[in-house]
Amino acid sequence: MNVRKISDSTVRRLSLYLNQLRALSTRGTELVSSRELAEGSGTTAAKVRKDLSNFGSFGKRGQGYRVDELRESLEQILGLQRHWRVAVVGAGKIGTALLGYRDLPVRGFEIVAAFDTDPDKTGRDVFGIPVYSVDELETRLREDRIGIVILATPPAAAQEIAERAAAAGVEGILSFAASNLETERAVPVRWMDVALELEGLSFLITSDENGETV
Amino acid sequence: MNVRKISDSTVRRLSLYLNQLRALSTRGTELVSSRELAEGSGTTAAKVRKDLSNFGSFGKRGQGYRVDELRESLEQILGLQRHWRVAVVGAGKIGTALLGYRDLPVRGFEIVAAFDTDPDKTGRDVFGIPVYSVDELETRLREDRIGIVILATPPAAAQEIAERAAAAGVEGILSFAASNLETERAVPVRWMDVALELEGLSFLITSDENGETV
DNA sequence: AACTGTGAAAACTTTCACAGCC
DNA sequence: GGCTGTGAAAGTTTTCACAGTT
Repeated sequence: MNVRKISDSTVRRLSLYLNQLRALSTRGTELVSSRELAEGSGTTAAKVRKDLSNFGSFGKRGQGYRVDELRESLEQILGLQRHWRVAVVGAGKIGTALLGYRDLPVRGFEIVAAFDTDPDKTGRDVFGIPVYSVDELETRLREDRIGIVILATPPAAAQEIAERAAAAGVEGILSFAASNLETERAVPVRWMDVALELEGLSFLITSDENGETV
Repeated sequence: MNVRKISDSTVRRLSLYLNQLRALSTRGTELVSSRELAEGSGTTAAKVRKDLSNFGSFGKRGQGYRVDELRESLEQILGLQRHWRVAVVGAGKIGTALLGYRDLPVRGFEIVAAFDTDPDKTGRDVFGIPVYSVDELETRLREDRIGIVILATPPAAAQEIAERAAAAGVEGILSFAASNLETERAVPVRWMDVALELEGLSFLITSDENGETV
């Protein structure tokens, strides 16, 4: 395999291919070509082949890729043979929405704990997931062997929780708080920000109007 | 100015700079350097300067950038002098969380309508926002002069709603449904997918473990 | 002295095009 | 004939480094 540096955009596309392969697998399709994978994920056949060639050669010339084989390889590559245990910090609107989100377990991410500071929210289950006090963060993260923490706290609290989660051995952080995060121990962080995506659309729309080459 | 093709990653960073400038502005800071902007948004000073140079020259050599001036320029560039009217389709968990999300109006995106198919959900307000039947989609989008639609429907419904919204003149779409979307009229689309971001983290964590150069 | 704006170089990503295999 | 895997070419983004300005 001999993997060196894989770009973020490649990884993102691998996820898209995987999604499609899972759908094809359910439908019982056995073979798929790079062109078909490309069409279904808004990219090009050459990119599909180059993306995959980073990790080995999975297809048969003249035929395409065996759906189930490639699905398994991609799950392997993305680290999804492992069953991920996830915690959500912040049981506000977004946090709670995530707790009830059916897509996550289907895709291999089980939310097993939530945390909040508000005593009205803690000590009970939401969608079957226990909500603990943030005081118990380190203990529970360790006991529940949490791999990834999703931050859905107010921005002001995000930095502190990120540090504590990283120190407690969490392996990755997904943050809904816009602010930059620093952790003592290096932990991969990704951000999701609805307003930022809307700003991106606003830019595209605005520059389209002004007749730019987009 | 003579803008040609601005990359997605540049636009994304412009948003990050803007966030920071707004915070600095509130604190009354008058000047900021490319290095400071870079630190606060996890990038490099050279990138900040190159990003901005796509649109003109906003700084003073030897000093840096005037916070309020640059903030206004970026708002202008991103198309945020305009007040965006947004609708959410799908009043499930994510849709509802968005309706109550305080950050959006602060950043210039006002949610003015929501839609759902479930008669139990329609006809009332959620967080002060009226929830209409999807039957009224086209009418309301036009009457309420909606610029951007956020899709928070089940994946199966996303394609149809996207087509109808595009046909009704909506200018941009932000989709929480993982599926690829096709619209008759070309409309910019962006995707947000929690599971995809988690998969990206899973990849980083897994390849770190195997001692790859990341 | 501090810091921008920008050409030029380096690094990276995408596209092309085709040999090789089914 | 159809399709992969891949080197080489084209295109894009990032980094470097420095002249120019306050």
